[in-house]
Amino acid sequence: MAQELNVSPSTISRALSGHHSISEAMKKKVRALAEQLHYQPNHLAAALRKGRSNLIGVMVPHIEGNFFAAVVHGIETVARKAGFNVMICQSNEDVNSEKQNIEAMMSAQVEGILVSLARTTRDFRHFEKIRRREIPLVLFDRTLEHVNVSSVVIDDYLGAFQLVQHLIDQGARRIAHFEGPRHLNIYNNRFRGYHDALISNGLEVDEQLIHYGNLTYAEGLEAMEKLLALPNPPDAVFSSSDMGALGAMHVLKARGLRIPDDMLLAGFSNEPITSFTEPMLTSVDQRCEQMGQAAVKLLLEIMHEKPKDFLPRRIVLPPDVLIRASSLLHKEAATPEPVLR
Amino acid sequence: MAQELNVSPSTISRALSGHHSISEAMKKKVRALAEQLHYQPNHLAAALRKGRSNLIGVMVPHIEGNFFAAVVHGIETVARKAGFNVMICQSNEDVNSEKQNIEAMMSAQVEGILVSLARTTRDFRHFEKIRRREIPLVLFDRTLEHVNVSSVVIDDYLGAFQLVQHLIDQGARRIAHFEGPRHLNIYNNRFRGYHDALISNGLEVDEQLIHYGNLTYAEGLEAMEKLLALPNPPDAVFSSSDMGALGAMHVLKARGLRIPDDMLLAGFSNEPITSFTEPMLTSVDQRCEQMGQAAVKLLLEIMHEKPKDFLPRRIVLPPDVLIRASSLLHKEAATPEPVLR
DNA sequence: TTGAAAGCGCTAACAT
DNA sequence: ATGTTAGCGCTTTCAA
Repeated sequence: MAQELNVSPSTISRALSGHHSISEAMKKKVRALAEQLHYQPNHLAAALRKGRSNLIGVMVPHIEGNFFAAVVHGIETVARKAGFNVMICQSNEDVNSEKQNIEAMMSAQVEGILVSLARTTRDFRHFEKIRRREIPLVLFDRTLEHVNVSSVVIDDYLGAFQLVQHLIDQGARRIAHFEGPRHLNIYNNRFRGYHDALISNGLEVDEQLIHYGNLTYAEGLEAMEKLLALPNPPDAVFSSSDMGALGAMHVLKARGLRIPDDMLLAGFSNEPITSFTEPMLTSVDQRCEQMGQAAVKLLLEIMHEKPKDFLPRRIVLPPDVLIRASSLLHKEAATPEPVLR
Repeated sequence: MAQELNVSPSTISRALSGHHSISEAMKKKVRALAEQLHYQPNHLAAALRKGRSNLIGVMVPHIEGNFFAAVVHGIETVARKAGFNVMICQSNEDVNSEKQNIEAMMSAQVEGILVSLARTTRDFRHFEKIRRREIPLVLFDRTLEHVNVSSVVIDDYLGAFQLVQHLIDQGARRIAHFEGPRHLNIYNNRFRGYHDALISNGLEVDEQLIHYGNLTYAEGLEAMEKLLALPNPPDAVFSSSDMGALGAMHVLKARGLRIPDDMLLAGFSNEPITSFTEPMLTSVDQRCEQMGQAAVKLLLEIMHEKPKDFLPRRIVLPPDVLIRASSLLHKEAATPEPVLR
């Protein structure tokens, strides 16, 4: 280090970190020398000494696709502003990678963890370690029901309910649904919103119209084919994912059916693509970036608390139902489109 | 630690890391105890001692949008498989954040750095520090010309050339171009490909047909309006971004012009959206994920070399020109579409 | 096969 | 306002 050129070991440390009881003259000299010698602080050593890594761990199922990328964008931005580095992991929708990644984050001494669960995650045992070590944890978007942990989600139930209500208002009476794995809150809530909207309008819930799957484009194709083959096909489709809805759209167009005239269509997530299809696809915006920001903020809050005082918190963001041409027979109700960047 | 319950400080360390000169019996006992006490290795301390952080730093302009998210996906996957954690930074297209992020990565003691440059980056001075400390560095996609550094890119020149050649083969004679900032290799090369393809076909390069900008959707709208207002408008548009092309597409449709009959249209990047527009948009695939993987592999290679032996390497991936309906008057030449996931 | 001891680079309590 | 000293948790010579 640099005490050779002047005189002092810890004065250097203090000078660099702007400690108050160091003369301005000294500070200046030290900074100048640091510059000159290309001194590079070793964050690891400081972290070890202080017991603070300044690291936040983030685990998402995957980072491709609009949603998680946007959330991570929000997370990274807020975290860095608060002086934290971000370590990214992907579970690849696999519980085992999830376990390994948790290990990796813990041994990297992260000070807090943000997670959106893998599709194959059905229980919470591998998160117990985190709780035991009292590392703050916030789940976002994909959580498990009945698990006592802080989380940030949008109101999927409400989004689905409002969307299906809209379809009914447009005259739909037999509404099909593409659903995802129900052990995940988001798909369960979207299904419940669909279900309850039907019931509260006195409509029948027909199991034949509900297709379970992974909500991919390919499965959307397949499901739509099957629906059209029914003796009494639906007059609307509400998919829990946009990709599923796009698959359905493709089949409908290929069959020469008109959207929305012959079939109303709606997805969920407001993927950018939905603004570019013809007709544009009705969907529900998930406020991705806001969700990421809210998740970090909540995490930081929890990190500043005494572990003893800790009580899990739940932030529910309002969904934003975007009515577009694919579900609009009566044009007046359309959501105004924002200008695209 | 656990030496109290048995007998030894460093034996523990050896046992846990599977050192060969430790009896199996001992190893078993230690592992059992570690499990029981919920022992959590402190990676930071190990990193400090060993002088190896097992961290790779990645800086992208932003993580939203398909391209960088997919590259990061590729990076994360390969890096983790090789036992490295990944620290993510975003420059937000800003040189100053770029500088700060470099500081952050260096003090986090990353063992290697992957960067795709911000749009505002015009020189390489802030990267000198990295070189001085002999930290392996690989640029991907966005690099600067004439800078002696390892990089992974696609052959933007070839992609653009082939694409424009295709437009000419389809009968285009006045081809407009939306270009990005030319100090960045990618936009410069796409422009050059465009330029040279025209020249080598004996066509004139008309400055009126070249629109400089940030290649956004909004600028695509604007540029297309201007082009249509020319006394002698173009018969094709090649945009260096897909979003720009989509803006153009919107204007053309709004004017009742047919694509490709009245105007051929092509973009660059193969954003997922391009498969969902009508007509589908001709574009150039950038092999995002492959690029990420190649970048990490190259970085790992460099990390395993002696700094003295180091010679910058350059990996150029072949572009993949995807001919779609937006530029196809004669249908036979279409690129076969893969099945969407 | 195991133990003893030193030290990675930094910071903070304590002393001056 | 600055110096002294100890130690964060781990690994690794060196010695036994």
